[in-house]
Amino acid sequence: MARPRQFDEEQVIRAVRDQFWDAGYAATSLEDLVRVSGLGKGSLYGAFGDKHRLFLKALREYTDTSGGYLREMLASAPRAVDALRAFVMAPVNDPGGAAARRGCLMANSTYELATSDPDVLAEARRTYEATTALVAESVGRAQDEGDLPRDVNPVEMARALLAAQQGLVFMGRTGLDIDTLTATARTLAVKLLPDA
Amino acid sequence: MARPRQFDEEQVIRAVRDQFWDAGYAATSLEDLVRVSGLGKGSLYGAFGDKHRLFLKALREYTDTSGGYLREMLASAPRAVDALRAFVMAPVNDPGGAAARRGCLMANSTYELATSDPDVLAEARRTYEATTALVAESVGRAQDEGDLPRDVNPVEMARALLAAQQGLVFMGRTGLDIDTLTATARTLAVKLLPDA
DNA sequence: GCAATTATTGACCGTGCGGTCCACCAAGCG
DNA sequence: CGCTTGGTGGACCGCACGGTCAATAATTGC
Repeated sequence: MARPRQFDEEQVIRAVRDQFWDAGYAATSLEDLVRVSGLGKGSLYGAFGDKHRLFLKALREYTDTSGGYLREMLASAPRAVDALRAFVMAPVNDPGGAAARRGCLMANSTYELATSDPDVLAEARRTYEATTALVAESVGRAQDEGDLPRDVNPVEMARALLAAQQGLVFMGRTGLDIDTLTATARTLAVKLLPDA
Repeated sequence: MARPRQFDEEQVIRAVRDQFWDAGYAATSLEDLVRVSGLGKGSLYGAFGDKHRLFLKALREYTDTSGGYLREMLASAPRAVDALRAFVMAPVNDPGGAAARRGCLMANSTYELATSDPDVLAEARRTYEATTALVAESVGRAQDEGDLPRDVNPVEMARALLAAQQGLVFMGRTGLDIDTLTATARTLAVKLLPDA
């Protein structure tokens, strides 16, 4: 055998992901990636391929962990409607308001690259569809539990909730302060997910 | 006096704006700008300053005309609540689905640049505040006309409607087809702006 | 029609980028 | 121990980018 890797692959991917998250794709140079990863250019290329492939790996890491959080969030509340409220409010409940500051990596990437990069567009669609399906399931449960009217089909409602959530993320990126953002989130939650 | 300009400044700004709109800031090269404007590099610099200043001018042009459309839209409907419905549905009613395809230039710019460019962030806040104020005025009118409940203050409601609209724009950028997007827009409009 | 002034053009420049390559080095095996 | 294998790091490359500049053209005032 030969010399083994001297770094933790997942740790590197997470560092790279944070860099792309903070600065975006184009604004992140290879030098930045070398700095945050602690690796040399050659090692980075040998292990992960070029900048684009590395980005896709980081993006996938993000969507995987976000998807995990989402499942957790939807499963944890005793009543499905409360889980949906938490889903809408997620951008402002994130500790430290991190989501409000740097937004959602998937959304950032969609805005920056989806029109020109088919891989990113595909990942965006994949993530969007998976999220819609998960949320729709909870909407159905909330309807079964009698907490949500049956006048809208679950998938439609899920898309509306997702749009509302992403709209909040956008408002956060305009620098809106967290209290105002929270109030807006509540307004949306109240209107879209009424008490009965 | 000396030699006069041989081009229409506004026409150039609009061409430049469309280029930034289609491709984003970083992905637009000076060569692209020279091509779409029909001017030489020197003329572009002499007339508008560097790429960043040119971008800010194009962005301002966009927000000015969008603001004009918004005023028109809000003023044209006989009942304020219908104007608000049109506001939420605007991203899908845009002829040709242009808004759904390339989104909103201000939103695109916010996502790409707001974290690193104070000028863009300032413009985003300015636009967001102006839009909120205009929409809030219509919300107040709709309440006066008895079409909207008085349980939420107009500014809060305006922010919620703006978030919903921008959420729709985001969904459009993930490549969601226009029919599905329209259905989602309707769901949001129905829930946020009920008939009575 | 000449002088003064400003727009126009495109060749040119320095820089920083993404990407490559190779000399060096650590680990396992006989 | 030395040989083989593959990881490592940084010097290096070509290129495309944003930006500059000097020669030239067009217009007006006198």
